[in-house]
Amino acid sequence: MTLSEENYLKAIYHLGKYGTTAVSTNAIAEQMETKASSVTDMVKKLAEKNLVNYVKYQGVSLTKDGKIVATSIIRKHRLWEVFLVQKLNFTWDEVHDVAEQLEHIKSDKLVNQLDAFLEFPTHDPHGDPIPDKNGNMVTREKTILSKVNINSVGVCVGVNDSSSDFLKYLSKHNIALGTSIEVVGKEKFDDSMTIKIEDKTLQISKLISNNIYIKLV
Amino acid sequence: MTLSEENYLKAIYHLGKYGTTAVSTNAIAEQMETKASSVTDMVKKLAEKNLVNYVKYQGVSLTKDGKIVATSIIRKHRLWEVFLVQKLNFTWDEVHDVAEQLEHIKSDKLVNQLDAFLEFPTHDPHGDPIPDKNGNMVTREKTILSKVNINSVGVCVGVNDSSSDFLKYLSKHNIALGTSIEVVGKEKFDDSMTIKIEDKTLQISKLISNNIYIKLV
DNA sequence: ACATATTTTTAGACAAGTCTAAAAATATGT
DNA sequence: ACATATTTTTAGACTTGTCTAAAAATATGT
Repeated sequence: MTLSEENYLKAIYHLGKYGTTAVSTNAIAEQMETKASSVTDMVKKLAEKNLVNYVKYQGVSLTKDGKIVATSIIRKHRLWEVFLVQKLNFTWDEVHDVAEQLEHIKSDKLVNQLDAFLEFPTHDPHGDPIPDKNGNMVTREKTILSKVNINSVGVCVGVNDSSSDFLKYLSKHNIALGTSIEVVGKEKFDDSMTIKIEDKTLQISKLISNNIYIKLV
Repeated sequence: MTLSEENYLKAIYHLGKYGTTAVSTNAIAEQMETKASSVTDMVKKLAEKNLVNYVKYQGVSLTKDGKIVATSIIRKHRLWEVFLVQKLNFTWDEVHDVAEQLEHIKSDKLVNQLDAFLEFPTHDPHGDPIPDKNGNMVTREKTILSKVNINSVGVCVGVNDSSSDFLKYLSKHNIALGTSIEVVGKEKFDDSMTIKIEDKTLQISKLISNNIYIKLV
Protein backbone atom coordinates (compact mmCIF):
# COMPACT_ATOMS: atom_id res chain seq x y z
CA MET A 1 0.00 0.00 0.00
CA THR A 2 1.50 3.30 -1.05
CA LEU A 3 0.63 6.58 0.63
CA SER A 4 -1.25 7.69 -2.44
CA GLU A 5 -3.32 4.53 -2.66
CA GLU A 6 -4.27 4.85 0.99
CA ASN A 7 -5.42 8.42 0.46
CA TYR A 8 -7.63 7.43 -2.46
CA LEU A 9 -9.27 4.66 -0.46
CA LYS A 10 -9.91 7.06 2.39
CA ALA A 11 -11.47 9.61 0.04
CA ILE A 12 -13.76 7.00 -1.52
CA TYR A 13 -14.75 5.84 1.96
CA HIS A 14 -15.70 9.34 3.05
CA LEU A 15 -17.53 10.30 -0.15
CA GLY A 16 -19.87 7.31 -0.49
CA LYS A 17 -21.34 6.09 2.78
CA TYR A 18 -18.40 4.08 4.08
CA GLY A 19 -17.43 3.48 0.47
CA THR A 20 -20.58 1.46 -0.22
CA THR A 21 -22.18 3.79 -2.79
CA ALA A 22 -20.38 4.52 -6.03
CA VAL A 23 -18.73 7.93 -6.20
CA SER A 24 -17.75 9.82 -9.32
CA THR A 25 -14.25 10.41 -10.58
CA ASN A 26 -14.83 14.14 -10.39
CA ALA A 27 -15.99 14.00 -6.79
CA ILE A 28 -12.81 12.16 -5.81
CA ALA A 29 -10.70 14.63 -7.77
CA GLU A 30 -12.29 17.57 -5.99
CA GLN A 31 -11.97 16.04 -2.54
CA MET A 32 -8.32 15.20 -3.12
CA GLU A 33 -7.47 18.43 -4.93
CA THR A 34 -6.20 16.60 -7.97
CA LYS A 35 -7.36 16.11 -11.56
CA ALA A 36 -10.00 13.69 -12.77
CA SER A 37 -7.54 12.08 -15.15
CA SER A 38 -5.22 11.24 -12.29
CA VAL A 39 -8.13 9.69 -10.44
CA THR A 40 -9.00 7.48 -13.40
CA ASP A 41 -5.43 6.18 -13.53
CA MET A 42 -5.27 5.40 -9.83
CA VAL A 43 -8.72 3.87 -9.72
CA LYS A 44 -7.67 1.40 -12.39
CA LYS A 45 -4.71 0.42 -10.26
CA LEU A 46 -6.90 -0.07 -7.21
CA ALA A 47 -9.39 -2.13 -9.21
CA GLU A 48 -6.52 -4.29 -10.40
CA LYS A 49 -5.66 -4.95 -6.75
CA ASN A 50 -9.28 -5.72 -5.89
CA LEU A 51 -9.60 -2.80 -3.53
CA VAL A 52 -12.34 -1.00 -5.47
CA ASN A 53 -15.22 -1.87 -7.78
CA TYR A 54 -14.87 0.16 -10.92
CA VAL A 55 -16.89 0.25 -14.12
CA LYS A 56 -15.92 2.87 -16.67
CA TYR A 57 -18.07 5.97 -16.52
CA GLN A 58 -20.01 4.58 -13.59
CA GLY A 59 -18.08 5.53 -10.51
CA VAL A 60 -16.13 3.73 -7.83
CA SER A 61 -16.97 1.95 -4.60
CA LEU A 62 -14.86 -0.02 -2.12
CA THR A 63 -14.62 -3.79 -2.12
CA LYS A 64 -14.54 -5.71 1.15
CA ASP A 65 -10.74 -5.52 1.14
CA GLY A 66 -10.83 -1.83 0.30
CA LYS A 67 -13.13 -1.19 3.24
CA ILE A 68 -10.78 -3.03 5.58
CA VAL A 69 -7.86 -0.88 4.48
CA ALA A 70 -9.86 2.37 4.63
CA THR A 71 -11.22 1.55 8.07
CA SER A 72 -7.78 0.81 9.43
CA ILE A 73 -6.50 4.16 8.18
CA ILE A 74 -9.44 5.96 9.75
CA ARG A 75 -8.85 4.07 12.99
CA LYS A 76 -5.26 5.26 13.04
CA HIS A 77 -6.19 8.82 12.13
CA ARG A 78 -8.71 9.14 14.92
CA LEU A 79 -6.61 7.42 17.56
CA TRP A 80 -3.73 9.78 16.82
CA GLU A 81 -6.13 12.72 17.11
CA VAL A 82 -7.12 11.57 20.58
CA PHE A 83 -3.47 11.19 21.50
CA LEU A 84 -2.60 14.67 20.28
CA VAL A 85 -5.43 16.31 22.21
CA GLN A 86 -5.30 14.27 25.40
CA LYS A 87 -1.57 13.78 25.82
CA LEU A 88 0.14 16.51 23.84
CA ASN A 89 -2.23 19.43 24.49
CA PHE A 90 -3.24 20.04 20.90
CA THR A 91 -6.55 21.83 20.35
CA TRP A 92 -9.21 20.20 18.18
CA ASP A 93 -8.46 22.52 15.26
CA GLU A 94 -4.75 21.63 15.26
CA VAL A 95 -4.89 17.86 15.04
CA HIS A 96 -6.07 17.15 11.52
CA ASP A 97 -2.93 17.87 9.50
CA VAL A 98 -0.63 15.95 11.82
CA ALA A 99 -3.03 13.00 12.06
CA GLU A 100 -3.11 13.00 8.26
CA GLN A 101 0.58 12.13 8.38
CA LEU A 102 0.49 9.76 11.34
CA GLU A 103 -2.34 7.68 9.88
CA HIS A 104 0.08 6.19 7.34
CA ILE A 105 2.53 4.73 9.85
CA LYS A 106 2.58 0.96 9.45
CA SER A 107 2.75 -1.08 12.66
CA ASP A 108 -0.04 -3.15 14.12
CA LYS A 109 1.62 -3.20 17.49
CA LEU A 110 1.87 0.59 17.49
CA VAL A 111 -1.81 1.11 16.76
CA ASN A 112 -3.06 -1.44 19.22
CA GLN A 113 -0.75 -0.31 22.01
CA LEU A 114 -1.72 3.30 21.35
CA ASP A 115 -5.36 2.27 21.57
CA ALA A 116 -4.71 0.63 24.94
CA PHE A 117 -2.61 3.57 26.17
CA LEU A 118 -5.54 5.88 25.43
CA GLU A 119 -7.87 3.41 27.18
CA PHE A 120 -9.77 2.39 24.07
CA PRO A 121 -11.50 5.64 23.19
CA THR A 122 -14.73 5.32 21.16
CA HIS A 123 -14.74 8.80 19.65
CA ASP A 124 -12.17 11.29 18.40
CA PRO A 125 -12.00 14.99 19.38
CA HIS A 126 -14.56 15.88 16.70
CA GLY A 127 -17.08 13.31 17.87
CA ASP A 128 -16.36 10.81 15.09
CA PRO A 129 -16.42 7.14 16.07
CA ILE A 130 -13.15 5.19 16.22
CA PRO A 131 -13.17 1.71 14.65
CA ASP A 132 -11.85 -0.96 17.02
CA LYS A 133 -9.22 -3.60 16.23
CA ASN A 134 -11.80 -5.51 14.17
CA GLY A 135 -13.09 -2.47 12.32
CA ASN A 136 -16.32 -2.14 14.29
CA MET A 137 -17.52 1.19 15.63
CA VAL A 138 -20.45 2.43 17.65
CA THR A 139 -23.04 4.56 15.89
CA ARG A 140 -24.15 7.41 18.09
CA GLU A 141 -27.56 8.92 17.58
CA LYS A 142 -27.17 12.44 16.24
CA THR A 143 -29.08 15.13 14.38
CA ILE A 144 -27.87 17.94 12.16
CA LEU A 145 -28.52 21.17 14.05
CA SER A 146 -30.08 22.81 10.97
CA LYS A 147 -32.84 20.20 10.97
CA VAL A 148 -34.08 20.43 14.55
CA ASN A 149 -37.24 22.29 15.52
CA ILE A 150 -37.45 25.56 17.35
CA ASN A 151 -37.22 25.28 21.14
CA SER A 152 -35.35 21.98 20.92
CA VAL A 153 -32.45 21.50 23.28
CA GLY A 154 -29.46 19.28 22.59
CA VAL A 155 -25.81 18.62 23.32
CA CYS A 156 -23.12 19.02 20.69
CA VAL A 157 -21.82 15.54 19.85
CA GLY A 158 -19.90 16.15 16.66
CA VAL A 159 -19.08 18.27 13.65
CA ASN A 160 -19.38 17.56 9.96
CA ASP A 161 -16.55 19.84 8.90
CA SER A 162 -13.25 19.33 10.73
CA SER A 163 -11.44 22.20 9.06
CA SER A 164 -9.35 24.42 11.27
CA ASP A 165 -11.33 27.54 10.33
CA PHE A 166 -14.66 26.05 11.27
CA LEU A 167 -13.40 24.60 14.54
CA LYS A 168 -11.81 27.90 15.49
CA TYR A 169 -15.14 29.62 14.86
CA LEU A 170 -16.83 27.16 17.19
CA SER A 171 -14.21 27.56 19.91
CA LYS A 172 -14.53 31.34 19.70
CA HIS A 173 -18.23 31.01 20.47
CA ASN A 174 -17.68 28.47 23.22
CA ILE A 175 -19.04 25.55 21.28
CA ALA A 176 -17.26 22.26 21.95
CA LEU A 177 -18.25 18.61 22.33
CA GLY A 178 -20.66 18.45 25.25
CA THR A 179 -21.86 22.04 24.94
CA SER A 180 -25.60 22.44 25.46
CA ILE A 181 -27.37 24.20 22.60
CA GLU A 182 -30.95 25.51 22.57
CA VAL A 183 -32.66 26.59 19.36
CA VAL A 184 -34.53 29.78 20.13
CA GLY A 185 -35.24 31.02 16.62
CA LYS A 186 -35.25 30.00 12.95
CA GLU A 187 -35.37 32.38 10.00
CA LYS A 188 -37.14 30.94 6.95
CA PHE A 189 -35.67 33.45 4.51
CA ASP A 190 -32.01 32.45 4.78
CA ASP A 191 -32.32 29.41 7.06
CA SER A 192 -30.27 31.14 9.72
CA MET A 193 -30.83 30.24 13.34
CA THR A 194 -30.68 31.82 16.77
CA ILE A 195 -29.24 29.52 19.38
CA LYS A 196 -28.55 29.89 23.06
CA ILE A 197 -25.30 28.73 24.63
CA GLU A 198 -24.76 29.22 28.35
CA ASP A 199 -27.30 32.08 28.38
CA LYS A 200 -25.69 33.87 25.46
CA THR A 201 -27.60 33.98 22.18
CA LEU A 202 -25.85 33.61 18.84
CA GLN A 203 -26.95 34.05 15.23
CA ILE A 204 -25.64 31.29 12.98
CA SER A 205 -25.94 30.86 9.22
CA LYS A 206 -27.18 27.70 7.55
CA LEU A 207 -23.58 26.78 6.68
CA ILE A 208 -22.80 26.68 10.38
CA SER A 209 -25.91 24.80 11.52
CA ASN A 210 -25.38 22.28 8.74
CA ASN A 211 -22.04 21.29 10.20
CA ILE A 212 -22.96 20.78 13.84
CA TYR A 213 -24.36 17.51 15.14
CA ILE A 214 -26.36 17.46 18.35
CA LYS A 215 -28.01 14.82 20.45
CA LEU A 216 -31.51 15.93 21.49
CA VAL A 217 -32.24 15.81 25.20
CA MET B 1 12.37 17.87 2.18
CA THR B 2 11.34 14.54 0.73
CA LEU B 3 11.54 11.29 2.65
CA SER B 4 14.42 10.15 0.48
CA GLU B 5 16.42 13.32 0.97
CA GLU B 6 15.99 13.06 4.73
CA ASN B 7 17.25 9.49 4.70
CA TYR B 8 20.36 10.44 2.76
CA LEU B 9 21.17 13.26 5.18
CA LYS B 10 20.74 10.90 8.10
CA ALA B 11 23.05 8.32 6.52
CA ILE B 12 25.75 10.92 5.85
CA TYR B 13 25.42 12.13 9.44
CA HIS B 14 25.90 8.66 10.86
CA LEU B 15 28.78 7.67 8.56
CA GLY B 16 31.08 10.67 9.04
CA LYS B 17 31.30 11.94 12.60
CA TYR B 18 28.07 13.96 12.72
CA GLY B 19 28.45 14.49 8.98
CA THR B 20 31.66 16.51 9.43
CA THR B 21 34.06 14.16 7.67
CA ALA B 22 33.57 13.37 4.00
CA VAL B 23 32.07 9.95 3.31
CA SER B 24 32.28 7.99 0.09
CA THR B 25 29.47 7.37 -2.35
CA ASN B 26 29.95 3.64 -1.91
CA ALA B 27 29.71 3.84 1.87
CA ILE B 28 26.41 5.69 1.60
CA ALA B 29 25.15 3.18 -0.95
CA GLU B 30 25.98 0.29 1.32
CA GLN B 31 24.44 1.86 4.41
CA MET B 32 21.24 2.67 2.53
CA GLU B 33 21.10 -0.57 0.59
CA THR B 34 21.02 1.17 -2.73
CA LYS B 35 23.41 1.63 -5.68
CA ALA B 36 26.31 4.05 -5.89
CA SER B 37 24.87 5.60 -9.03
CA SER B 38 21.67 6.48 -7.20
CA VAL B 39 23.71 8.07 -4.45
CA THR B 40 25.60 10.25 -6.93
CA ASP B 41 22.31 11.50 -8.37
CA MET B 42 20.83 12.33 -4.99
CA VAL B 43 24.00 13.89 -3.67
CA LYS B 44 23.99 16.31 -6.58
CA LYS B 45 20.46 17.32 -5.68
CA LEU B 46 21.40 17.86 -2.06
CA ALA B 47 24.46 19.90 -3.04
CA GLU B 48 22.21 22.04 -5.24
CA LYS B 49 20.10 22.74 -2.16
CA ASN B 50 23.16 23.55 -0.05
CA LEU B 51 22.61 20.66 2.31
CA VAL B 52 25.86 18.85 1.53
CA ASN B 53 29.38 19.70 0.38
CA TYR B 54 30.18 17.62 -2.63
CA VAL B 55 33.21 17.49 -4.89
CA LYS B 56 33.22 14.82 -7.57
CA TYR B 57 35.18 11.72 -6.60
CA GLN B 58 35.93 13.20 -3.19
CA GLY B 59 33.03 12.28 -0.99
CA VAL B 60 30.23 14.11 0.78
CA SER B 61 29.85 15.96 4.07
CA LEU B 62 26.99 17.94 5.58
CA THR B 63 26.77 21.72 5.42
CA LYS B 64 25.51 23.68 8.42
CA ASP B 65 21.98 23.48 7.03
CA GLY B 66 22.36 19.77 6.33
CA LYS B 67 23.45 19.19 9.91
CA ILE B 68 20.42 21.03 11.22
CA VAL B 69 18.10 18.86 9.18
CA ALA B 70 19.90 15.62 10.09
CA THR B 71 19.92 16.51 13.78
CA SER B 72 16.22 17.25 13.78
CA ILE B 73 15.48 13.87 12.21
CA ILE B 74 17.65 12.11 14.77
CA ARG B 75 15.94 14.05 17.56
CA LYS B 76 12.57 12.84 16.32
CA HIS B 77 13.76 9.27 15.86
CA ARG B 78 15.11 9.02 19.40
CA LEU B 79 12.19 10.77 21.06
CA TRP B 80 9.77 8.39 19.37
CA GLU B 81 11.89 5.46 20.56
CA VAL B 82 11.57 6.66 24.12
CA PHE B 83 7.82 7.05 23.66
CA LEU B 84 7.45 3.55 22.26
CA VAL B 85 9.38 1.95 25.12
CA GLN B 86 8.12 4.04 28.02
CA LYS B 87 4.49 4.53 27.04
CA LEU B 88 3.61 1.75 24.62
CA ASN B 89 5.57 -1.14 26.13
CA PHE B 90 7.82 -1.81 23.17
CA THR B 91 11.09 -3.60 23.88
CA TRP B 92 14.36 -1.99 22.79
CA ASP B 93 14.70 -4.35 19.85
CA GLU B 94 11.25 -3.48 18.48
CA VAL B 95 11.47 0.28 18.26
CA HIS B 96 13.85 0.94 15.39
CA ASP B 97 11.64 0.18 12.39
CA VAL B 98 8.67 2.12 13.68
CA ALA B 99 10.81 5.09 14.72
CA GLU B 100 12.27 5.03 11.22
CA GLN B 101 8.79 5.88 9.97
CA LEU B 102 7.81 8.29 12.72
CA GLU B 103 10.98 10.36 12.35
CA HIS B 104 9.65 11.80 9.08
CA ILE B 105 6.46 13.30 10.51
CA LYS B 106 6.57 17.05 10.06
CA SER B 107 5.27 19.16 12.95
CA ASP B 108 7.34 21.26 15.29
CA LYS B 109 4.57 21.36 17.83
CA LEU B 110 4.32 17.57 17.79
CA VAL B 111 8.03 17.05 18.47
CA ASN B 112 8.30 19.64 21.17
CA GLN B 113 5.15 18.55 22.96
CA LEU B 114 6.28 14.94 22.75
CA ASP B 115 9.60 15.99 24.26
CA ALA B 116 7.77 17.68 27.14
CA PHE B 117 5.37 14.75 27.57
CA LEU B 118 8.35 12.43 27.98
CA GLU B 119 9.91 14.94 30.40
CA PHE B 120 12.81 15.92 28.19
CA PRO B 121 14.73 12.65 28.04
CA THR B 122 18.45 12.97 27.32
CA HIS B 123 19.01 9.45 25.96
CA ASP B 124 17.06 6.94 23.92
CA PRO B 125 16.53 3.24 24.84
CA HIS B 126 19.89 2.32 23.27
CA GLY B 127 21.82 4.94 25.24
CA ASP B 128 22.17 7.39 22.34
CA PRO B 129 21.87 11.08 23.22
CA ILE B 130 18.77 13.00 22.14
CA PRO B 131 19.36 16.47 20.63
CA ASP B 132 17.28 19.17 22.31
CA LYS B 133 15.13 21.80 20.56
CA ASN B 134 18.28 23.67 19.56
CA GLY B 135 20.13 20.60 18.35
CA ASN B 136 22.43 20.31 21.35
CA MET B 137 23.06 17.02 23.09
CA VAL B 138 25.07 15.82 26.05
CA THR B 139 28.10 13.67 25.41
CA ARG B 140 28.37 10.87 27.90
CA GLU B 141 31.70 9.36 28.69
CA LYS B 142 31.81 5.82 27.36
CA THR B 143 34.27 3.11 26.35
CA ILE B 144 33.95 0.25 23.91
CA LEU B 145 33.87 -2.95 25.94
CA SER B 146 36.44 -4.64 23.67
CA LYS B 147 39.01 -1.99 24.62
CA VAL B 148 38.88 -2.18 28.41
CA ASN B 149 41.47 -4.03 30.48
CA ILE B 150 40.98 -7.26 32.29
CA ASN B 151 39.42 -6.94 35.76
CA SER B 152 37.75 -3.65 34.82
CA VAL B 153 34.17 -3.13 35.96
CA GLY B 154 31.64 -0.91 34.19
CA VAL B 155 28.00 -0.27 33.55
CA CYS B 156 26.43 -0.73 30.13
CA VAL B 157 25.52 2.73 28.83
CA GLY B 158 24.89 2.08 25.18
CA VAL B 159 25.20 -0.09 22.10
CA ASN B 160 26.82 0.57 18.78
CA ASP B 161 24.55 -1.75 16.78
CA SER B 162 20.82 -1.24 17.29
CA SER B 163 19.71 -4.14 15.12
CA SER B 164 16.98 -6.32 16.47
CA ASP B 165 19.16 -9.44 16.35
CA PHE B 166 21.94 -7.93 18.44
CA LEU B 167 19.57 -6.44 20.99
CA LYS B 168 17.74 -9.73 21.35
CA TYR B 169 21.07 -11.44 22.00
CA LEU B 170 21.83 -8.95 24.75
CA SER B 171 18.40 -9.33 26.33
CA LYS B 172 18.76 -13.09 26.31
CA HIS B 173 21.93 -12.74 28.36
CA ASN B 174 20.42 -10.16 30.71
CA ILE B 175 22.40 -7.27 29.32
CA ALA B 176 20.50 -3.97 29.24
CA LEU B 177 21.29 -0.31 29.90
CA GLY B 178 22.50 -0.10 33.50
CA THR B 179 23.72 -3.68 33.70
CA SER B 180 27.00 -4.06 35.55
CA ILE B 181 29.70 -5.87 33.55
CA GLU B 182 33.04 -7.16 34.82
CA VAL B 183 35.79 -8.27 32.48
CA VAL B 184 37.26 -11.46 33.93
CA GLY B 185 39.18 -12.72 30.93
CA LYS B 186 40.53 -11.77 27.51
CA GLU B 187 41.70 -14.19 24.84
CA LYS B 188 44.45 -12.78 22.63
CA PHE B 189 43.98 -15.34 19.86
CA ASP B 190 40.47 -14.36 18.75
CA ASP B 191 39.94 -11.29 20.94
CA SER B 192 37.05 -12.98 22.70
CA MET B 193 36.26 -12.02 26.26
CA THR B 194 34.89 -13.56 29.41
CA ILE B 195 32.60 -11.23 31.31
CA LYS B 196 30.61 -11.54 34.49
CA ILE B 197 27.02 -10.37 34.76
CA GLU B 198 25.19 -10.81 38.03
CA ASP B 199 27.55 -13.65 39.03
CA LYS B 200 27.09 -15.49 35.76
CA THR B 201 30.04 -15.64 33.38
CA LEU B 202 29.63 -15.33 29.63
CA GLN B 203 31.95 -15.83 26.67
CA ILE B 204 31.55 -13.09 24.07
CA SER B 205 33.17 -12.71 20.65
CA LYS B 206 34.94 -9.59 19.50
CA LEU B 207 31.91 -8.69 17.37
CA ILE B 208 29.85 -8.54 20.54
CA SER B 209 32.34 -6.64 22.69
CA ASN B 210 32.84 -4.16 19.87
CA ASN B 211 29.21 -3.17 20.01
CA ILE B 212 28.75 -2.58 23.72
CA TYR B 213 29.58 0.71 25.40
CA ILE B 214 30.31 0.81 29.11
CA LYS B 215 31.09 3.48 31.64
CA LEU B 216 33.95 2.42 33.87
CA VAL B 217 33.31 2.55 37.60
C1' DA C 1 56.06 4.46 -12.99
C1' DC C 2 52.99 1.73 -15.06
C1' DA C 3 49.52 -1.83 -15.45
C1' DT C 4 45.63 -3.37 -12.96
C1' DA C 5 41.92 -3.03 -9.71
C1' DT C 6 38.59 -0.33 -7.51
C1' DT C 7 35.60 3.48 -7.02
C1' DT C 8 32.73 6.93 -8.89
C1' DT C 9 30.25 9.11 -12.45
C1' DT C 10 27.58 9.33 -16.72
C1' DA C 11 24.13 7.86 -19.96
C1' DG C 12 20.01 5.93 -20.84
C1' DA C 13 15.99 3.34 -19.16
C1' DC C 14 12.04 2.42 -16.12
C1' DA C 15 7.96 2.76 -12.65
C1' DA C 16 4.87 5.64 -9.97
C1' DG C 17 2.06 9.36 -9.85
C1' DT C 18 0.83 13.44 -11.76
C1' DC C 19 -0.52 16.82 -15.53
C1' DT C 20 -2.66 18.95 -20.10
C1' DA C 21 -5.24 18.49 -24.13
C1' DA C 22 -8.15 15.93 -26.93
C1' DA C 23 -11.52 12.23 -27.61
C1' DA C 24 -15.37 9.46 -26.06
C1' DA C 25 -19.34 8.64 -23.33
C1' DT C 26 -23.17 10.24 -20.75
C1' DA C 27 -26.59 13.71 -19.26
C1' DT C 28 -29.76 17.55 -20.15
C1' DG C 29 -33.06 20.91 -22.15
C1' DT C 30 -36.45 21.98 -25.14
C1' DA D 1 -35.11 13.04 -30.10
C1' DC D 2 -31.56 15.73 -31.09
C1' DA D 3 -28.18 19.27 -30.25
C1' DT D 4 -25.40 20.88 -26.58
C1' DA D 5 -23.13 20.66 -22.18
C1' DT D 6 -20.84 18.00 -18.84
C1' DT D 7 -18.27 14.21 -17.24
C1' DT D 8 -14.94 10.73 -17.85
C1' DT D 9 -11.35 8.51 -20.23
C1' DT D 10 -7.30 8.24 -23.22
C1' DA D 11 -2.90 9.64 -25.03
C1' DG D 12 1.27 11.56 -24.41
C1' DA D 13 4.42 14.14 -21.49
C1' DC D 14 6.91 15.32 -17.14
C1' DT D 15 9.24 14.60 -12.39
C1' DT D 16 11.28 11.87 -8.78
C1' DG D 17 13.99 8.31 -7.49
C1' DT D 18 15.72 4.26 -8.83
C1' DC D 19 18.41 0.85 -11.84
C1' DT D 20 22.10 -1.33 -15.28
C1' DA D 21 25.95 -0.95 -18.11
C1' DA D 22 29.69 1.56 -19.71
C1' DA D 23 33.08 5.27 -19.18
C1' DA D 24 36.11 8.05 -16.38
C1' DA D 25 38.81 8.93 -12.39
C1' DT D 26 41.44 7.42 -8.59
C1' DA D 27 44.09 3.98 -5.89
C1' DT D 28 47.36 0.14 -5.49
C1' DG D 29 51.18 -3.20 -6.05
C1' DT D 30 55.42 -4.34 -7.65
